[in-house]
Amino acid sequence: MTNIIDDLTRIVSAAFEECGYDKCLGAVSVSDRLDLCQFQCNGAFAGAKQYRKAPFMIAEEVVEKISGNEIFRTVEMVKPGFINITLNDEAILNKAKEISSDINLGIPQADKRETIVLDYGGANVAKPLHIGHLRSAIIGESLKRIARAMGNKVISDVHLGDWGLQIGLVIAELSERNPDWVCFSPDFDPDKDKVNPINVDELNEIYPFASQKSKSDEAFKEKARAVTAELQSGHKGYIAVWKEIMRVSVKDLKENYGKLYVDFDLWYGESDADKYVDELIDILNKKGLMYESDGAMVVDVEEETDKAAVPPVIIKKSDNSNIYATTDLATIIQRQKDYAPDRIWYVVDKRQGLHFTQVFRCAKKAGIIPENTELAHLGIGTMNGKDGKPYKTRDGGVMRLSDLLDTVIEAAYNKMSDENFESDDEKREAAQKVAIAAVKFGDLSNHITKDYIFDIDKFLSFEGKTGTYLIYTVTRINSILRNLGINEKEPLALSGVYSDIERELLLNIILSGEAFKHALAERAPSVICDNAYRLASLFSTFYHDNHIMGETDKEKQSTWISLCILVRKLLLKHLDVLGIKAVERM
RNA sequence: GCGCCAGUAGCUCAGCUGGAUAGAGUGACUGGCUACGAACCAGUAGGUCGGGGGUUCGAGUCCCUCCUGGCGCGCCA
Repeated sequence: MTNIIDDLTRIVSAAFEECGYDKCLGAVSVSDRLDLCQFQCNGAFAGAKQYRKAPFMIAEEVVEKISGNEIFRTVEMVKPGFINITLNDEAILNKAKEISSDINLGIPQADKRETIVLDYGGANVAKPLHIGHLRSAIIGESLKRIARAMGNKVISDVHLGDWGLQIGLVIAELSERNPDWVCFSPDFDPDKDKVNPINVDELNEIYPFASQKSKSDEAFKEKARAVTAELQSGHKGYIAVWKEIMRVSVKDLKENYGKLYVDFDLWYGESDADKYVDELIDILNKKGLMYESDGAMVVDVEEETDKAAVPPVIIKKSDNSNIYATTDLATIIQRQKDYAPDRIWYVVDKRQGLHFTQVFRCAKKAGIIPENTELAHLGIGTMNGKDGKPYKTRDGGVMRLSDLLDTVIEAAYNKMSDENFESDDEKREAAQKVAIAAVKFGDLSNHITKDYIFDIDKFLSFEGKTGTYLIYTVTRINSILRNLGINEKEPLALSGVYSDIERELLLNIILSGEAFKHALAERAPSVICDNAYRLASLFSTFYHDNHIMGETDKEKQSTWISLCILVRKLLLKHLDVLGIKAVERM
């Protein structure tokens, strides 16, 4: 199906053309003066410059051409040259009906199905998820769902940090704590010897400890570097303990991501790209791009238009071990071979911008990815505390993601009353979903690139523009449908528009597809959040003003019920792409 | 030092390629539960859009400049 903005743009563009003007002037947008009209076209202003004619004259000509169209209630020129359009109710209702019977609920589908690789894990092995991981996880998950909802093929990859210095730090520390472990013995044999099991809690504690230690203990830092280099060159004992770390850590990570309804198609890590490193080096050498500098092997990526110096990418460190640029480049080779994607998106902290600039340039220069494949770093902002600095717990540490979730779940549980539920299990489950909704919406409603203030009290209040509000709106609709014994599969009967608020609500419904379009183009889940909130908010007003169950006019009542069903479906769709689950009651 | 990003209501933030009266949430104040769920709804107050220039019929939006803050700038990720 077509969306209303496109329909209107087509009509107005044709009119511009008929009048002898550039049809591109006919772009129609939602009115920003809803008191005057529903839609507007400002093309006459641009046309005025182009054709040296007063804008109101152009607008008048265009209005003349389209005013006969029966879908308009009014089309008028307003000085100095606005074209104001208002649809008649029938046209709005027809569009709403189309949406209700469309399998995609009016969400525009891509003309060309694209393959997008989405890299949004950023989790490190041996490092528990903390609230710093929250953003990339849920933003990436949402972008994945938005792109899929619009008909694209998306492959998500957690891309674990499992091959760099951080893992060397962990192994080095383990070897100091457990020198007697068989895997640290020189005659370790992976076929015969069994690795000592590692406990997940110890693992989660050991990385911060080792990381801290390396800052003050130069010898230890050296050791960690050496371990990293040896691991990467295939040291049997280190590989064995690394595998054990991976096993324990990945299980823990899957559980934690699962709590957020975040899942990945691929659980690859930097280590999986290792087998492409030789190929990478080979290509770089053949093209003569790589040279030695201060003991490291580097590739220049400067461009003439650079305003500031862009340092070369380091491919091999001076100890011959790999750095994250190496694995990122090798991963691009891997992704190109496996999927030949149209786009690769990295949902990663924006502070890594320079790194990605270097990697992307190097990838294009080396030709490991086609020129027209988009490589984009969707840099995300930092979560700050109320003091404007990166969020810390009261004791100065980082807050574990699971602790945050538990706190919010507990608060949600306490807020709900028992009589709404059939069992405590149901209540527990609902509390979980409400909490996730609160946390996710709280994050996703912010612009992805912006730093934002993390305020736990805001999550716990469950009031205002929140995920809770959206779910709550759904439960109110559920309640009506339940009380009336309505099967939501019943065909909709939208017979008329009985109040202004319904008209506004219907307009928002038929414009929701635009929000999806915008959200994907801007890679901005916050656009979906805004639209969902507006939808819920308009429904709440409608709900408050009209008593659906008590309505005696049957035609009116069934229209309202249909509206409830449609809003519910659409809200659920919005929630779905945000990665939020609704509940039957709360 | 160089570069990037930001500065909009008390607070947290929207504002699409420049367009008609700059919007939400929250906080403050006021009103609304003997009607479908008040985690809600309605209303009031609150803004020289960091300062100053400029381009334009028109600037929160574009250009210049200054101020303030954040971040980045070769062997961490």
